[in-house]
Amino acid sequence: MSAAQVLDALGDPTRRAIVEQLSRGPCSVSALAEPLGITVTAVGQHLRVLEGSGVVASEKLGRTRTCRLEPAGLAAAERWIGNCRLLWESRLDRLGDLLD
Amino acid sequence: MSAAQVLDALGDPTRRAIVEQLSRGPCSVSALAEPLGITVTAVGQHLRVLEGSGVVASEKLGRTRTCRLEPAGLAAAERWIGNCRLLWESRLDRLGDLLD
DNA sequence: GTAATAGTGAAGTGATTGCTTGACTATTCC
DNA sequence: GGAATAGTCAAGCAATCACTTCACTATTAC
Repeated sequence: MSAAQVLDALGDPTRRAIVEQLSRGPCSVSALAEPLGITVTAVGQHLRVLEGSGVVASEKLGRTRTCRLEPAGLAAAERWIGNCRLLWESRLDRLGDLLD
Repeated sequence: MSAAQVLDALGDPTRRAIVEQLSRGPCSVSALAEPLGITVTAVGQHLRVLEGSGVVASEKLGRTRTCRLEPAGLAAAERWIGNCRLLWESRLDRLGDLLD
C-alpha cells in the first residue's frame, strides 16, 4: 500500500471513475462495468490493480464479488502529495520570513 | 489544472521523482536530469506534462530554465482524493450510527 | 571570434497498457 | 435436471508512452 502504487493506480481515468463510483457505496463488478461502457473483464483487470495498491478491497459471496473503497490506501496518496506541497510551502514561508 | 490532469501527471514514477526533487527547492532542467540518469530531453518532455497539469511552473532566464513547484496543482489532486475518501468514510459513519 | 554550456525539436523504437473476444467455471433460479 | 447469471482466465491487438539519438538554436565564457 505504498503511495507510489496508489498514484500509479489513480493515474488512469477509468480507475478513477471506479474509485468515484465506489466512494458512493459498495458495488458489484458488473454494476461497475455498466456505466463505464466496458466489459466486466476490463473492470476485473482494473480491480486487480486497485486491490494491489490497497485502494479497493473486495470479497466474493456466492457468485457476486462486492467491492468497496479502502480509505487507508487513498490516505497514503494524500499524504505523499501533501508532504511534497508542505515541504515546498514551508520553503516559501522561510523566504517570506527572510524578506521581512 | 484539473485534478484528473494532475493525477495523470503523478501516475509516472519519473515525474513523481521530479516533483519530489522540486519540493526541496527550485531546479534547472539539467540538475533534474542528472540524479535521474536520463537525458535532459526526457526531462523536458516530463516537464511539459507537469506544466500542462499545473503542478510545475518554470521560466527561462538566459539559457537556463528554472523550475519550481506549483502548490495549487498538487492541492487539486489532494482535494479529489480527499473528497472520495471522505464521501466513503461518511457512509461508514452513517452505518455505524445505524448499528448503535 | 571560438568553444563550451543549456535547452529545444523531430523522428524512431521497444515496452507497456487498456481493452476485446472466446472459452470456461461457479452459483442461483425454475 | 437445465438455463440464466456473475465472474475469471488466456490470447491478442492497437494505441500510448517513456525514452533515445541527432541536429539545431540560444546564451555564456575565454
